[in-house]
Parts: sequence; structure tokens; C-alpha cells
Amino acid sequence: MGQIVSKPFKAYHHGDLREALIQAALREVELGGPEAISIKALAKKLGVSQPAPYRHFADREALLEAVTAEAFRRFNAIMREAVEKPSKQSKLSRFAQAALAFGLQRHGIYRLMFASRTMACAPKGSELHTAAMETLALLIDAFEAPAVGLLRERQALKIWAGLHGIVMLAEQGLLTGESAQISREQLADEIVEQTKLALSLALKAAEEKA
Amino acid sequence: MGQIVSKPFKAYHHGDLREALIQAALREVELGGPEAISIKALAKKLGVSQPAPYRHFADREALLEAVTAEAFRRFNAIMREAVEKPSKQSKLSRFAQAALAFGLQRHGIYRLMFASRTMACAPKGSELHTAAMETLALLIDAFEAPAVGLLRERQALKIWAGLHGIVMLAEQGLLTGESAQISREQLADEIVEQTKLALSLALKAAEEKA
DNA sequence: TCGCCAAGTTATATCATATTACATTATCCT
DNA sequence: AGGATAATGTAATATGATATAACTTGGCGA
Repeated sequence: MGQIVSKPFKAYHHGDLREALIQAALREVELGGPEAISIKALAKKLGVSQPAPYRHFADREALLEAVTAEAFRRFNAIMREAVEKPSKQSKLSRFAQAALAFGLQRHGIYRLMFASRTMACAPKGSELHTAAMETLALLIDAFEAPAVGLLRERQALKIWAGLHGIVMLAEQGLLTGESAQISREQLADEIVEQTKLALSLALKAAEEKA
Repeated sequence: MGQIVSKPFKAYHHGDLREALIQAALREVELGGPEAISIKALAKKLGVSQPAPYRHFADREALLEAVTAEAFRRFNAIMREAVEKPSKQSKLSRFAQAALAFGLQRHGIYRLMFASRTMACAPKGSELHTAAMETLALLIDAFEAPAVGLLRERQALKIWAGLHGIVMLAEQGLLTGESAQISREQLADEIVEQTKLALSLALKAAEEKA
């Protein structure tokens, strides 16, 4: 679509600066995380003046929001794909491994989505918050268990928290056990499995009551 | 000790600017997190010139490191106390609840310790990394189970990740389930319990093998 | 085609980090 | 005691980022 690339002699108008900013910012975030985004640097890299971006975004925070939204679009697509793709593992396990891989490999973007001021400030009904809740919905959906909504949701939150914790702690260098290195993937799998077990036990208990 | 307070007429020398900076910074962090620390603002608040802090810290990052170290000292003390204190709950549960409470109530400081660039950059043998590993050691210690070191460590890491995930997601506003609000404390307890269960099952399996 | 408006530009205000050169006090050594 | 010297403060300034104001350009519709 908006491939304006074929214009080396600088036109006064960029073509689609807004989109170009988002894409360039995403690249920066991937490397250095949210704090690596600098309006000034982006403008320079795109060959426009520093204030130009302010025509498209009220301030740095607004740009971050747009970038985060785009990041969520991509991330949720990847998660959806991971869950759909047929494999020997369970949907839940595939979701967990895909999320873990994304969080570790593209950690800058992951942090933007799940550990940034931008998200923390996003109010409950906002586009961003909704996008994040969509991720959660995918996770809940990946539970191939005949569980009541609320019970299943609780387990999903436990898994989400566990995965998030693994990603964040690993990147902080805090997941290194005493002696042996413990596989983060295996840790994630154990969390999935033990939570599945907890769910089935809770279901059995509820059944016996009835 | 260094209570220099009783000197309203400004002396040329502050008395103990280094310590004062750390304490003032801790207060700032408690409210606004790591990024709320501004050398300039701190200097102003303490009534010294902007460059004065640089006599005691090479740069902003160095100050953050010192603040983080102090934060860990306090946090680990609180965790130790929580584990020791006799109560009906298990040590592990007490640890979990205390850590959760700290992470939610003093979230700025928590982030400095467990989700800051400062910590991410701390090399493996550093004071900071060691302090964090001490926290993990306390958690492992709270496991009142006759488990082999490595197996117990794995479970501890799962719990740690789960707790960390709860704290971080909650503060991001992402722990809100669809309809009902789910207690974070209860969620933490469930993680502790299901991990305990996983440990006992793993022990039993290992026993049967022998 | 004329004029308007979206999207650029230059210039500038503000603020934070950090360095340099200078000033003052504390301390230590004879 | 007293003077050199190190420690700790200040003033002045460079650098780099966000953001705003006022001006300019050029595409597009009436």
C-alpha cells in the first residue's frame, strides 16, 4: 500500500509520515524497549524536521500508544496463529510457548505491551486495554476444558501471570537458579500442566458437591 | 546519627548529602517509580546546587543502583520478618502474601527492584544481583518440604514468577477478569498451593522410581 | 484557478543530564 | 597550631530531548 519509498529527492510532503513513524518506532522498540523511542531521532532517521512528528501525534505518549496498538495487533495475530496451528501439543501449551518465545525474543515490544507506563495509563475501555483483554480471551479460549467461565478464567490468569513472570524475571537475569540452568520453556510447561491439574481438581470438587 | 536537620542557615557542606540523596530518592521512587528520580529535582529539594549530587554518584544510574541496594535491604528484611513471624499459615504462604502486598502497595520501589534497567544491567556477581538472589533464597527456604535442592528450586521459581506476574499485571490493569473481580491475594494463594501439590507429586514419582 | 488546509519548516522555550573550572571547608600531618 | 591537601560544594555551560509558535509549501476541491 503506502510504499512511498521511490522518492529520494525529498518532496516537501513525506507521503505517510504517520505510518512511517509507527514502523520506525517499532523497530527502535524492538531493540531498546519503550524508552528507546525518541521523537527527535525518529524524525532525523526519516529525514524530516524534529517538530514534524507533532503534526501526527500530540506528544511522545500518543506515538507510543499508536505503536503499542500496532504491536498488539501483530502479537494477537501471532498468538491466534499459534493456537490454531495443528500440533501434538495442546492449544494451551502452544499458546504458552509462543507467548514465551515472543516475550524473550522481541522483549522490547513485549515490554511496551505489558510493562509500560503507556499501558498502565490506558483506561479500562480504551483500545489498548481492549487489545490486551483480547490476548487474555485467546488464552482462555485455548483452555480445552469444559469448565465454567469464571473457574476457567481464574486458571487462565494464573497461567498468564506465570508466563509474564518468567519473561520479565528472565530478562532481568533473575531466573538463574543456584547451580543448574533451568529451561524457561520447561518452567512454562510445568505451570501450564499444574494449572490444568488444579482446574480438573476444582471441577471434580464442584461435581461432588452437586 | 546523621541528623543534620538542626541547621537552617545553610552550611556550605550538607553533612551527608549522599545518604540524604538516597533517602529522598527512595521517597520519589515510592510514588512515581524509577523514572521519577531526577537529580536536578532532588538537589533542589535538598537545597544544594544541581551538580552537587555528582560528587557522590558518577551519574543518575549510579544513584539508582545505590537506591536499589537500599530498597533490597529493606525488602529482604521485611520478607525475612514475614517468614519468621509465627502464624497459622505456612511460611511459604506468608512469604507470598507479604511479597504481594509489598509489590502492590510500594509498587514504585518494587519496580525499581524487579523491573528496572538498573537491575537488568546488574551483572551476575554484583551486589544488586546478589541481593535479588537472596530474596530467592528466602523463598526457597520458606518451602517447608523435604525436597532435593534442585527440585525445590524449580518450584520456587514458578512461585516467584507467578507472584511477580500478578503484581506486574495488576499494576498494568490487566488482571481484571471479564466480570467478577478476582482477588489477587487468593490468586497468589492458589499458585502457592498448586505448586506445593506439584512438588509433592514430583517427590512421589521420584520415590517410586527408587 | 484560486484559496484553503494539511503537513511541512525554522526558531525558540524549557528542562534534565553531565562536565569544567572555581570556591570553601574538613582533615590530617608535622 | 597551622598549612597543605582532599573532599565537597557552587557557578557557568554544553548537549540533547520534548514541545510550542509562527511561518511556508503544495495538493485538492469549489
